[in-house]
Amino acid sequence: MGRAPCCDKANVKKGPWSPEEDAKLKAYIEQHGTGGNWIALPHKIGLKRCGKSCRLRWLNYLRPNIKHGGFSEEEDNIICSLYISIGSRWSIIAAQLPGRTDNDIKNYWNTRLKKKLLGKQRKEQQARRGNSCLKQEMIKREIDQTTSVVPAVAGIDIMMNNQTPYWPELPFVTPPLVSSQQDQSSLKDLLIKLGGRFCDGDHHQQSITAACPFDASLAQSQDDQLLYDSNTMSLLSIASPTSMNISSTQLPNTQYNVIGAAPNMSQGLANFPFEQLNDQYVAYTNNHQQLEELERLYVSGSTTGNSTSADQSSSWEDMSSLVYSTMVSDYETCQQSVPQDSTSFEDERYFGHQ
DNA sequence: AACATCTTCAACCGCGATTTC
DNA sequence: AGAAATCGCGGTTGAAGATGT
Repeated sequence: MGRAPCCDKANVKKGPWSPEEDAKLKAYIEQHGTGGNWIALPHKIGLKRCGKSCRLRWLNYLRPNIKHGGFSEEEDNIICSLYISIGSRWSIIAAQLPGRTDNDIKNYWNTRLKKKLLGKQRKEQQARRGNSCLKQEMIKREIDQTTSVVPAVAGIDIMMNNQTPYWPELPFVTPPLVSSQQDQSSLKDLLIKLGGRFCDGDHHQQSITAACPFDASLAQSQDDQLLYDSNTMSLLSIASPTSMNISSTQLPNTQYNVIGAAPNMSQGLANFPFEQLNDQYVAYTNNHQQLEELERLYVSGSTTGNSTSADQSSSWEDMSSLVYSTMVSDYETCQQSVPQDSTSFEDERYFGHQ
C-alpha cells in the first residue's frame, strides 16, 4: 500500500495555470498568507488545484521579487561552484541567490550550465589529444623537471597571475556525506553563512581559508566561515582558529590557491608546512616524499567518499573528472608560461621548511 | 512552407522528513 | 508511540517555442 494521495486527483485541475487562477491565489496569499496549510488552501479560495500545485506556483512564480532568466556570470559561477561542492541541493543553492528559485536554477543547470561546462571539457580533451602521458604522470614529470617549490598538487589549483580563469577553478571533490539530520543542518548552517562573505575578486592578495568543507567536525566553531572567492571561483572554506588554516597567496607570476579538500584530507594536510606570509598562509613543499603523500591523501580522500546515491555518484564522477582535467590543464598552462629562469618559486622564503 | 528535431521550462510526481493528532 | 497528514525537495515529463533541413 502506498501513501494516500494528498488530494482527489479526479477533481483537480492540472497543467498550466490561467491568469485568473494566478490572480486568485496571489490575492489570497497576499491578504491572508498561506495559513500554514497548503492542502486546505485551494478549497478555501475555490481553486480546483492540488495544494502542492498551489505551493509550487506561489514559490516559483507568484511570490514577489522572483527573477526569471538572465543569469549573470557571477550567478553562473556560484551555481557551478556550489554544485560541485554540495551536489544537486537546489534549495540550498537557491538560498544563496536572492530572487532565484530552486526550480529555475535546476532547469538552468540542466539545460545550459552543464552543457557549457561539458563543452569546455571536450575542448580541453581535444586540445590534449595525442598526448600519451597519463595525467598524473604528466604532473609528476613536470614537477620532477621543476627544481623549484612544487605547488602542492593536492587541492591546490594553479593559475597564472592576471589570467582570467575560465570557471570552474574548483576543488576536485566528492559529494558531501550528509547522511544524518545533524550533518544536513550543519551543512545548511555553513551554507547560510555563505551569503555576503564573498571575497573581493579584485584583491591581489586575498585570503582563502580552506579546509574540508564536508567535514562537519571542523565546522563546529562559531568562528567558522565559508568563503567564496569570486576571483578564482573557488569556494567554500571553513576557517577558525581551531580548524586548519590554509590560504592562498599570489606569488610573483603565479597564484596558488588552496581550493578545498577531499574528505579526510584536511587533517592530512595539516602535517604539511604552511608559512605565514603577511596575512596569508602559503602551502608548499619541494620534498618529493611529501608531495607523494599529498597526492596520496588527495587521491584517496577524493575517492573514498561513500556516495549517498547511485545516480548522484555518476554525475559526480562526471564533474570530478571535469574538474580534474581543469586542474591538469591549468597546471600545464602554468608550467608552460612560467619562465624557466623565473626565480619566483626559488625565493628563499618559500623554502623555509625543509 | 512544412516537417523534424532540439531546447527550454513550468508543472507534476514520488519519496523522505517533519509535524500533528 | 505510531499512524496520518503535510511539507519540501529533487528528478522527470511534456507542451510550446526555436531552430534546422
